[in-house]
Amino acid sequence: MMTTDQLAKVFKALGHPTRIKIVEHLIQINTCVCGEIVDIFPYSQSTISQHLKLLKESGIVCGEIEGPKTYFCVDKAVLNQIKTYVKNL
Amino acid sequence: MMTTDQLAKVFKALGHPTRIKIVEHLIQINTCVCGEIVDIFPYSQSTISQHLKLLKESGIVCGEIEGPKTYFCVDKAVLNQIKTYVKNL
DNA sequence: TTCTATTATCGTTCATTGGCGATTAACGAT
DNA sequence: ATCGTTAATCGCCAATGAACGATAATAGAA
Repeated sequence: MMTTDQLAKVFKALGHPTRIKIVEHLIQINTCVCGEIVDIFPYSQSTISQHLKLLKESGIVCGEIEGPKTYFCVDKAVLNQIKTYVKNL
Repeated sequence: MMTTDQLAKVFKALGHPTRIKIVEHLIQINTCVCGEIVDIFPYSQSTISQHLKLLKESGIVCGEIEGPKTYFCVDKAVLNQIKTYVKNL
């Protein structure tokens, strides 16, 4: 079970259109690097990096550093916990 | 279908522990007035009223004014849309 | 009409967010 | 050892959020 604080953090992270779209994109393509997301959205690299940091801190997204790149993906376990919580509301 | 902006608004509204608990409470007891929520939480009346306003503006909660009181309840239609969206993520 | 109960709003304060450009850090390739 | 590439971080600014006390608004009761 997630605590209310953890839940709130994830919802807060999803509380921005760009971050929702990032998460949707990550789910679709499974994994991708920051630069690819920068290419898709009309925001600067620093802004996207900031959004990704927030998503990571909430737990819904995880990133693996490989060389100069970082591969981001959605944490399925956390996503499933969110799904379960929302379903039972 | 909800737009990404609408979704983000609801998630943002749920992005605070107190507001999550308010929504959970509203779901449990179906409907209640502001004062009852003020009694439950360790925050002032104005703060709770502000949280309720935000929840209302997001669409997840609706309030019906009856005399001096306002009866708040969760908008089932919106809740179901959120459930559907999250399920399909 | 005046009092009381209830909720909404105003104004304030401090902290956080969202965006940017510039810089730094890390690593692979040359 | 230097040069690109990639991502993270810093500093800045304007805007928003969260909390409060105080005040206003509304409607029912006396």
